[in-house]
Amino acid sequence: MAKKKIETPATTEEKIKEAARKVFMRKGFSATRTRDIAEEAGINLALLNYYFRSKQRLFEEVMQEKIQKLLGTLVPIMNDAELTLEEKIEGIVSHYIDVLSANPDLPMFVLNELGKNNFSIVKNANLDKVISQSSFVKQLRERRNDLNPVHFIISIFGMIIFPFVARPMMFLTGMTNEKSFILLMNERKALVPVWAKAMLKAK
Amino acid sequence: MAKKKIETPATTEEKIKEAARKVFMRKGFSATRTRDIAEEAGINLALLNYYFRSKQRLFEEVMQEKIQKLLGTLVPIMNDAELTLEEKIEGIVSHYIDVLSANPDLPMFVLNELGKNNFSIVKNANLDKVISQSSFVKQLRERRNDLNPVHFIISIFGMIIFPFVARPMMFLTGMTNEKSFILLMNERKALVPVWAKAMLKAK
DNA sequence: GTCTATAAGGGGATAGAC
DNA sequence: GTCTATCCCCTTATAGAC
Repeated sequence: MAKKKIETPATTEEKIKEAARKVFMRKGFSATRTRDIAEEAGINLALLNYYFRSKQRLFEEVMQEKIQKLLGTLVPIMNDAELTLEEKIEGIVSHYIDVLSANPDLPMFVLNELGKNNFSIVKNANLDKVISQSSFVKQLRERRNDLNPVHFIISIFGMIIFPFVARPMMFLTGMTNEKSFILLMNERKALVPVWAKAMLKAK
Repeated sequence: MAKKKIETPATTEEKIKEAARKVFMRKGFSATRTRDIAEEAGINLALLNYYFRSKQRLFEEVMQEKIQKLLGTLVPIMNDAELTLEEKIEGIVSHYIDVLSANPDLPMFVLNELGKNNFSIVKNANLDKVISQSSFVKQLRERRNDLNPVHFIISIFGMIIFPFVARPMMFLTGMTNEKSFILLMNERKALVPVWAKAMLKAK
């Protein structure tokens, strides 16, 4: 039975990066001190600069990974020629709820930092063209040529991602807690596709 | 013909606060330097501490306002006894899209900072109880007793708020630009209620 | 109330020993 | 490769003149 991650290869470099992922994700770039990362990694501050030259460079490596994790898996599903529109929707919803449940802070982190600095990775990916030429959007246009696909896409992703962005607020207000949040997100795997299909038919 | 804001009463205190709103909203608490605020306000750094004691206190005043702006107008609409469920949905959508269009950074700012620190204003508001006892939720339960209202509420707000949270990313990817974003949001005032109604009927 | 000057400390980065 | 000690700039906050 194969495991996804070996026990702890944990080179020093990887220990620092892992600590950086944790601290940056929780506090964001500005509020993070390199000293926090060093402590979390159980190493000395100097080593951080030895391996990564600067806070900025370390951050960019982490950020790149996280952008990839958030956006990189989208296009393959949208272009899977085997799947109907409904199946793609189910796939996207299910996949993203799984990914985000395992990384609840991911969307807040990426979307927030993306708003503060320009990351060329995103700009150069030409996501707009890739998406608008995707099989998903073609199927969507065939089904509803009166509907701007952007509206539909934003709405589906709003239903998927927004709960995670609003999660701290939901905890604070008592609308939910850690345990029931997980249950809610699991329920949404079935619910959101049902609603998406209803939206496709609505005039 | 009455104007909403008088030209510029602009006491020094208000100039500082206005500058603080601007800078904090754009950069967040940690990345904001009091020097930035002082410069933006056209005053000296010392005056900031004279009027507000510390960066933290100034931030809390701004934050309180912003939380109020984002959450404070919700409950009145949800409890308006005159309105049907459908009318409430239309009212919420239309109201929030107007507010957020005038303050596009508001949701990212509030949700992000809320995740970093605990603001007692939010905790003490008992939003969960107020909402769950609202006329809106009662009507929702009557219509669909098989549906957890939280799912519906998250989804509607996802469709309303998520575009604003994802706005920087949408600009970066070229999915939209400042001008077409405004048009999109206006279209959504009609579209989201239509979809919400379809969701209410979907089984 | 508003300014200039400065104290006090935080935080990123490096020198240099081991 | 890893550590300790330190540099030095940046930032918040205050003292004190006007």
